[in-house]
Amino acid sequence: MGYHHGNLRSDLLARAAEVIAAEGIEALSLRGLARDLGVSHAAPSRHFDDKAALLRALGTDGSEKLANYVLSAADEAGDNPLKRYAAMGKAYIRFSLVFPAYYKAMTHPEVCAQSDAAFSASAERRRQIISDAARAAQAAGWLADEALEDVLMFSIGTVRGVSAMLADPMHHSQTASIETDLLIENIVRLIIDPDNPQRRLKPAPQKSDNQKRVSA
Amino acid sequence: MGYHHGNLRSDLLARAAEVIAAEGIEALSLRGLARDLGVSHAAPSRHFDDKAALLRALGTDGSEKLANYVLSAADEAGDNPLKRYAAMGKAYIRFSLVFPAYYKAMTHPEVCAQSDAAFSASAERRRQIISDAARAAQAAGWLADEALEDVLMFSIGTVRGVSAMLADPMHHSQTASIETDLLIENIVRLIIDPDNPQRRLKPAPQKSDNQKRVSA
DNA sequence: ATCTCAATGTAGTCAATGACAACATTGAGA
DNA sequence: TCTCAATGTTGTCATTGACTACATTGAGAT
Repeated sequence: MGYHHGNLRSDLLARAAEVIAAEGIEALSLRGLARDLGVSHAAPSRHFDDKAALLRALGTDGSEKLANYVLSAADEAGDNPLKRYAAMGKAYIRFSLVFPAYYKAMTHPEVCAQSDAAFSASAERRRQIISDAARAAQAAGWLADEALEDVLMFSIGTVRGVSAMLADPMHHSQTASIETDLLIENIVRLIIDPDNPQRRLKPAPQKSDNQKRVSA
Repeated sequence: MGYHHGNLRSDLLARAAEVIAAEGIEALSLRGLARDLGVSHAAPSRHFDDKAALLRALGTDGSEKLANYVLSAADEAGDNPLKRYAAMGKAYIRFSLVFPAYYKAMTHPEVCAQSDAAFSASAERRRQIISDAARAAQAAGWLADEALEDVLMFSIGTVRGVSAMLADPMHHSQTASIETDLLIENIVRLIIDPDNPQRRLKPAPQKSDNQKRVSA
């Protein structure tokens, strides 16, 4: 039986993701992971210089997964730049719910602060993907006169904030996924409405001529 | 000379705010605070049951400060509900920059998760203030057809997300405050534009007739 | 004036943790 | 078969949060 574990590194990351999803990042401990995997308390140090490095690796994985997740959603949405950007926004929020551990690691202050080359590269690619899509949406008429920087801060900020609120039991009752999907749908339409890119609001006090809104 | 410190409780909170602002919540330690204030390592336990309780108290203070800060900004903005809500959004984001420690404590997952009565009450009051203002803005024509729940999630989510990104050196170059003010101004106008509540976007591809946008 | 006692601070201790150093085992390839 | 880099283990230390027992203070009752 193995003195060598085989693939301790990936097992550590996988178990860390479980722990974070279940109990939060605060509850993560290197010794705890080692216990869970049946190795000695110092074994993790062979694969990660310190606790921050493990979290950074997890965050990097998450960053890449998110980029791919968002890009897939855009491609499924077709060619319309407005629909693509809306799909990306929804995917971004959903990712934070489907892969909470990756998302938490990715957005952890310590990870972002002392990021290594791999993490920075991944974050840069992600930003580029979103930035390109936003530019395309602007070219299609959405917030056409706003600076790209502002548009990005607005849309990324919104999805990030909504993700945080959906993850927080204080701000959102953790109920059925179907209601959450509708909420996401409605929120993202307030960022960008592909069916109505030029106007977000009805012209004036005028009764019921618009059925587009999804309601629970 | 005091065996009794006098007002250790408030000094602990004040010093904790300094530490958090300077080095982040992760760097906070009860023993460190005790050292900084020249008391024994167990002294803080006379005022806070545990580390989480201290953070909770700080978060509660922050929650109340934020509510007052936002309310003051609204009152300075006058009677127009749209201007009031925009002013509140800007104040919310600015609060996170002016009082980062209070804001970080207030939004810390652990604080929100196991919140006590005082924190919950403060959070509820804050939500009520924002909710009332959002309803008034809707009555004035802003997102009039949307559900209040969606409107709140959208607007609060956006200011929270933008706050997070402004605090994160990865997403925002920590430059002069004047540029940040312009950024905040532009972002909040994408949430609600008091000068143009019915429409966020220009009607179509049409060149330069709108000078309202602030640019750096 | 003194007594009482609750509030507040101190000293000592323990377990958990991250980090580090020294040593052991394994297996791939020279 | 030898070598050695990769990988795992044991031992240790400082820091920290939490707990217990004890000391000091000062306000108010007597």
